[in-house]
Amino acid sequence: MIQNDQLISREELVAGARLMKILAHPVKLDILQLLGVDRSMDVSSLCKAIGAECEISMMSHHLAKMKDNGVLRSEKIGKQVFYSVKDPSVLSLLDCLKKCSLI
Amino acid sequence: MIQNDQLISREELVAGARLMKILAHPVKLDILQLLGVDRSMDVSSLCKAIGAECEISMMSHHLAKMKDNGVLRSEKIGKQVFYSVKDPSVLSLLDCLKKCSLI
DNA sequence: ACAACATTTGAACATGTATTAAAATATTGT
DNA sequence: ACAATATTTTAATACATGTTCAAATGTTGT
Repeated sequence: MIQNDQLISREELVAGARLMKILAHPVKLDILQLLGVDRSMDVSSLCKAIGAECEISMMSHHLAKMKDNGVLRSEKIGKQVFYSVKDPSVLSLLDCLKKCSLI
Repeated sequence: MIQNDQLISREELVAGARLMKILAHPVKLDILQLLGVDRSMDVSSLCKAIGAECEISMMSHHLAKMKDNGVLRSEKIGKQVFYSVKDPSVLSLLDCLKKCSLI
């Protein structure tokens, strides 16, 4: 429970809302949990892991957005690009969501 | 850290993304933390607490959306409508955000 | 019934986001 | 240099969202 003396500042709320907006997509959340397990995956593998509804171009868009916003990092090895979670603290949002009775 | 054997299902990811989308707004996050502290506030008080950039009509829109999606509940007392957090488990998302190094 | 207040609703507009497809880039092996 | 593979980029479109304003609703006290 949030205490009165430790309110989140306006700037933090703005940044937090921005982060939530970026991650508020089923595929992006799935990317996070897959990378949380496997630590590092290339684009095609991620696409396959996520399933039928995943076009490789869309996956690339998702990954780019997450990378541009500091959530992921990437490393090119040969023809493949491997993505991993740059900041593992965002993974706790997944746990949080899971425990949340609204989902 | 998320374990391999307790992955969040597709439906849960969709529901979680939907919830995040609903809450991914600085004012909505602020509403949550204000109600987390005060437990119940009327629309005008919330508006004042949030500050200058808050129009009462916008506040009403935000509150309606949060209520329609099961995050808040409301109770009319006289001319005023008091809102409170229906499901306190969403408050943990705020803690999570705060601890997240990206914000 | 009327005036004052609190909140909601609806419409309009602008802005932002998701999705798709095609073309472009980069890398490897031949 | 060329073909095959992996990924990114760009542009187009559709769709959703945030914001604002004016009007409507509901409540209380006179």
